[in-house]
Amino acid sequence: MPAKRSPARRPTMKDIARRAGVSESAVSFALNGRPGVSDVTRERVRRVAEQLGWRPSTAARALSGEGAATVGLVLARPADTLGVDSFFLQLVSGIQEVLAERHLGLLFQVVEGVPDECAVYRRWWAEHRVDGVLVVDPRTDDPRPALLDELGLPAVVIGGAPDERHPGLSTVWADDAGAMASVVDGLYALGHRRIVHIAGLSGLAHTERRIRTLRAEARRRGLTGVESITTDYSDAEGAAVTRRVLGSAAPPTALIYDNDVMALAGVATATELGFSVPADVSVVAWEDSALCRMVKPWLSALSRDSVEFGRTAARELTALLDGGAAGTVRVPVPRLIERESTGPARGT
Amino acid sequence: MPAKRSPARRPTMKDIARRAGVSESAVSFALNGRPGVSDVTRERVRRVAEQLGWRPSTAARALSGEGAATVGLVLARPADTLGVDSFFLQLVSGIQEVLAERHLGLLFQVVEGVPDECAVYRRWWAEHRVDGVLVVDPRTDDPRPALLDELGLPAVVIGGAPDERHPGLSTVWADDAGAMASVVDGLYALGHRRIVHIAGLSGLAHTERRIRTLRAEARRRGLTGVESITTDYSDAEGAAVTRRVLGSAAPPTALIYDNDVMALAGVATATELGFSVPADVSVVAWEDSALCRMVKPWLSALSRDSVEFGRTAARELTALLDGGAAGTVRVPVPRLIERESTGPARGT
DNA sequence: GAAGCACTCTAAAGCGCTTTAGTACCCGTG
DNA sequence: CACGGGTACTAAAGCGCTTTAGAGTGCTTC
Repeated sequence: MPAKRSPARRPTMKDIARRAGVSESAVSFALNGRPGVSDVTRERVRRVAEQLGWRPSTAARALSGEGAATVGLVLARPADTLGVDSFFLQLVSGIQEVLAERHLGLLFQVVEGVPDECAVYRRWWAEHRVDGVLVVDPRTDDPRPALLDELGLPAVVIGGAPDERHPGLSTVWADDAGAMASVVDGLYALGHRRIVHIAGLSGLAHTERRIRTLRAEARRRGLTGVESITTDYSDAEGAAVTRRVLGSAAPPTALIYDNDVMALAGVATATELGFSVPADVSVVAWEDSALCRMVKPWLSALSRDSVEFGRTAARELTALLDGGAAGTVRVPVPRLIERESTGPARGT
Repeated sequence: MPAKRSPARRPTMKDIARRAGVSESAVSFALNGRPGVSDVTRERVRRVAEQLGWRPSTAARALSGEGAATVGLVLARPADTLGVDSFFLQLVSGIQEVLAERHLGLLFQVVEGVPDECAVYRRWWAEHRVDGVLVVDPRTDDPRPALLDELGLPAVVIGGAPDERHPGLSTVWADDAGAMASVVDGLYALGHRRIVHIAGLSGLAHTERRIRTLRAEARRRGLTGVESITTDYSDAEGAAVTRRVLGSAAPPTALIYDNDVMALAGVATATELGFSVPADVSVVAWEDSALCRMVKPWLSALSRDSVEFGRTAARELTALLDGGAAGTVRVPVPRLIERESTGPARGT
């Protein structure tokens, strides 16, 4: 028979009440800063609680209507595309910073796709597990805002454009359109006329925003050799698309990759095909990371502060949980860090 | 005044009881597969529950002693070293797979260091938040096992060698020593005699295991130009150490990096210094990832299945939660994938 | 033909907290 | 001196579930 552990017992409010010689309700009032107890009693109770190492049971709190002191985050990505992206862990660590201050837990789940994600929200809601959620990777025709509205689950959408159809949701986003415009500006100024955008997952809101903006910028300037090609963000597809476009009759002179991993793969592929970066083709990565300074040539990249992005999102959510109104926050436009992978177009 | 949402009400067991015309206790028995109700009643109750979309409130469950249906994972790493590592997200996604099957939640927290981590465990325990935890990055002189033992919190240590002082904890680990020995074997056979190991964080159990093994292997073969240098896993330190050792009087002919990011930085640095890989210096990365195939030369790397590692750990934890005995599981030894960054030592 | 039993079900307590309603007391007022 | 009104506190209900102790059937059994 396995030796039974003797788990230390958790102190409860009843213990405090007994030690302090007051009723449980008095303890509750005292510890929650509510009126109804004198200052000296409050102090005494607080001391006893501290001394006993008491912490409120979230279960009991949640049950008596106080909420679960937890927010949820679900990542809908296939397991194998997860590892490479530095963005998420940074985002999460920013989120954590803010949540930790308020002793809010982060319930985390990774699933295969959006339908699964919706199921998770429903389950979390029914199980009383979370007080609110952070939604990432918003999409065009996204079912999630409507669902969260229906459930009455406070939520902030990270990376989506504000959506007036769901006024209950907050939004935190970066102006991809502005960033894309500035990148095109820069490349145009360097003489680039044929530009290919190796985009991320089709259907993601920010992917579509970038694609739309690129198209608009091209039209405005009368450029015809400009296109966007969507991928799954993997190095494999990044390489494959690069190979294809560089092998065409009139290859582009500039490539914009929607993440750092694809950009890296793209440079490797270009080099392999005999293209020199940036002499023959310029490369811009949309997402800066250590990776960009780990290969030669160093990659020019759009840099944003993902940790701060996470902090902002978490702050919005806590505001919502405190009963604040939903709002929209725009974080600074990603800034283009020019390194070695961009240069004047050949022949200018 | 902000429009109040009309949150859908969650169905409770009372609702089911009413609809099914039985008592709440009968519902509880029926839904939990306990004896005490007839099969036809059980079926009826189940149907009503399903129809109502009922899910047990974890708060209520936890309160009545059933546990929180949640396990915890805390990552003690400074925020900025987090993003680069592909290992964790893969581990987490493996963990999730197993937990999701059983509707267990994963409470996730990132903190600055081990003391904070201990505080989090205490808090989680006092708040009744988790039923068990997964501990990563075990260290030499690690305070965590003792703490978890004291709290009676089921735990599985990921990556540590089994520790007989805390029989309550399970362990899942890979045989770093064996892997290191095989790498040295391979390099030795290729003629390498001066080998530098750019190790990870000093104090981590697996770092120390690798270092010890390397030293033993060197001694066994009478090699003197062999050493380990610990780093913080960052590309910056990887590059710095590489620069230093390659600049020495008798530079090593083989470098073993404890992660993929440093290996990449190392190759870049070596190339910059005029060393050709693998002609002048061979490079092995301890951790395979897409990165290793994204630079030329492709990196030879020790590969393990991190997702499966996570699954195994999660399975051990659920076994523990089910009342099983603590155990030790050894996952397969990482395998060396030989690509282009390793070759015969110059002059052999 | 009453005792015993197995079976299905109900009542009620309890988990740790919050909150409402209520009690006891003290103070100043007219 | 009775009254109103505040302050400091307690009692008790309730959140949604589990679980123990019974209660009420219909069957066997000697």
